[in-house]
Amino acid sequence: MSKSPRSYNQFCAIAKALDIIGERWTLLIVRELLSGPKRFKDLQDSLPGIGTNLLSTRLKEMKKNGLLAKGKLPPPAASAVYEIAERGRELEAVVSAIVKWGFSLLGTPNQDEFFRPHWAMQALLVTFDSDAAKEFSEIYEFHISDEIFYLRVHEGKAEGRLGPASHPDLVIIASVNELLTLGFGENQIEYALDKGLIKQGTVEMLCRFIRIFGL
Amino acid sequence: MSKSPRSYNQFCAIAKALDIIGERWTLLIVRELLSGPKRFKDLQDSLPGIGTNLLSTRLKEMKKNGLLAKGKLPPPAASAVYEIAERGRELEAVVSAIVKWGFSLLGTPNQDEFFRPHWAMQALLVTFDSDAAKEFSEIYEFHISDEIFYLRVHEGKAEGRLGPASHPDLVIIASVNELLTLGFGENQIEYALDKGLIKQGTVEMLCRFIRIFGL
DNA sequence: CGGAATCCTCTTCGATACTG
DNA sequence: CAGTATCGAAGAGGATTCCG
Repeated sequence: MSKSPRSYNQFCAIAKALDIIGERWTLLIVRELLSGPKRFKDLQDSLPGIGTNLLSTRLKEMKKNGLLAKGKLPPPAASAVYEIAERGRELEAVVSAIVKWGFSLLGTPNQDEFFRPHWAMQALLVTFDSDAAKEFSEIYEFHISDEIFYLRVHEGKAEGRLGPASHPDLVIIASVNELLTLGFGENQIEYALDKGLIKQGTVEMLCRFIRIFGL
Repeated sequence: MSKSPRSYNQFCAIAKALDIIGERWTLLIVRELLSGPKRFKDLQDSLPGIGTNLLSTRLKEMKKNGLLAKGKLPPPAASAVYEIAERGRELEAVVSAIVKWGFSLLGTPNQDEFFRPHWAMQALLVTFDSDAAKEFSEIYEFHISDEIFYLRVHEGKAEGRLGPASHPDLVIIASVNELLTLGFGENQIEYALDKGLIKQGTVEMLCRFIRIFGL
């Protein structure tokens, strides 16, 4: 049968939690699934170095622990996917706290570091400034390399989704490097205009976006 | 030289954070240090199964990463201790989120599970109900087996410390099993009176304590 | 093609013994 | 008490193969 995973064996909430989410790769898989269902291959591509056997093992453990479920995508491309489950989504607060703590460690991107555009989406959701967004209701869509996602701000709350929005107010098309410059560089507005990154929407919207998401 | 620790090598806040706090035992060491400075031996006793070499290694890594510092206890018992540092204390939010998530996994204590009374203190700080405590200012002290700690409620906030309080309002003396019954059992008040656990203070205070900390 | 199983190498873990 | 040294066991990582 399945070999029993290692446990701290402590009657303590943190230890019990870490028995489940503390193993290598597990929280990164949660991170991936929080932004939507993914196929095995998608996960592998976002988790360089994991190896098929280990990913397979982790997915099984996580399913057993109620963090995710196997599902099917709607008819067009009816492939098997892994999607976050109830108990997995409840980890959003944990992931968010970790992102906040880890943000200062980011520094500047190193050439040998992997990066996927949708990770920026999750970071933005964490740096989101609710007060600055109170009076706005807008949808910001991004096309970064081959990934598309959007952020919707409404009633002081923000949510992010992979894929295109129905009626985006602002559409930014950029490369990964341009995105990073936009996020960490100086004179972001000038840079965006200079490179022609705004494909739809106004400069005001971009200014607002930058302010709302604390860049 | 020191071999470089394993890294996910991703330009992503979660991955960067997990490079530092994701290794086995690290967050449990943080948990221990969040309740006060500890000696090597103290840590070992609260982390059964860690092995001296691994604990030593972890402490070095954590010091290098700014999570803790080596200090000396004040004159009486001037022994070397490890204490939480700035960046380590900032992990309080992370630990708190994990505790909240892991709470439902606790179930009932199993005989083969380890338990240390001061873990209860941290759990109580997380289940603390600020609204229920708004109008009270009290100090609750606990003597559980050989451990003493207290919780101070003031202006809708709660803080916990190891050791005795200066002027506790309520003092509970109990065994580990009695503490767990108090935490997870029924008819807690009757039980406390029956066993004579209240060494100082009133029944009203115990009721309040139970309500404030959501038991 | 997605994904599970196998095999091999390397690193990390855990337990005990040992030293300052 | 505070670590270091050592060694067998378990886990991780990479490549390859097998199966639907």
